Amino acid sequence: MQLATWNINSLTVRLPQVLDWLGAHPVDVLALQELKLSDDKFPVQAFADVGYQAQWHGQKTYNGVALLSRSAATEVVKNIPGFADEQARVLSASIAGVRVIGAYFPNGQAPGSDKFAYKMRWLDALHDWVRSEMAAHPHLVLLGDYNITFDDADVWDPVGLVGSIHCTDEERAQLQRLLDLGLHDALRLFAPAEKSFTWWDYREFAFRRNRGLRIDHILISKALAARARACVIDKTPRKNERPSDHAPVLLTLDAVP
DNA sequence: ATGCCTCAGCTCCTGAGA
Repeated sequence: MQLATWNINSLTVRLPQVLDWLGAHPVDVLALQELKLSDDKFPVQAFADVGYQAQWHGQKTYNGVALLSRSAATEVVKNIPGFADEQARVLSASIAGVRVIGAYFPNGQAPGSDKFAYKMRWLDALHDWVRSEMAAHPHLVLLGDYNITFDDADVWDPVGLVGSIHCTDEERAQLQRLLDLGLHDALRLFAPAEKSFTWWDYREFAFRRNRGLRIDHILISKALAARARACVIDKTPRKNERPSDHAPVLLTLDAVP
């Protein structure tokens, strides 16, 4: 079984690249973030034509998440129950025996800002939602654009970016709280190379210079960690002519019975 | 230079991203 996550920064612009990528990587589940389109514009038929069912939770202009899958998605939940939110950021479903939570974490803009405060409230709510979901579903994966680095190894310039957004102690403490629920950082189960990033700024040739951050993650429960066989970042789509600023992350698991 | 790209939309600029 393979699952992947990809922030595609506008599904309207990136749909051909997503279809191409699925052709080369016929994963069982692909979580998408930053659809940037309203629900009525979701290209459900284009995915059906290449063998994928879809669940989506979008809004005009900003945010928006989807789960593409080869098999049926059940128990679909949009956003975080009990957390009133105008922003479409979370989509959960059970697929092939795995509880999948796809999420587009808030950016936070800058420490001390209103958006940072919203990010912290949202992270509190997510934590409680994931905890309850883990109690009900031992085989659980939380994947998406976290907009948080685990530590300095995830940062191209940890000295220059110390304390900046995605790198603050407060954000990293929230990420640690998710791990403390019993989740495991799938990429680091497999000793990734140094400077393994998932996002690079569009400016200043950041990708070519590998000036990036690792902010897209796949966290898996203990039962799934025992079945994990590989986790990789696919930098290939970042080399496309009109790329997303994020690269997909891909997890391979032994099948869940 | 709180900019440098890219995207959406109240589109010839601004807000937001990270």
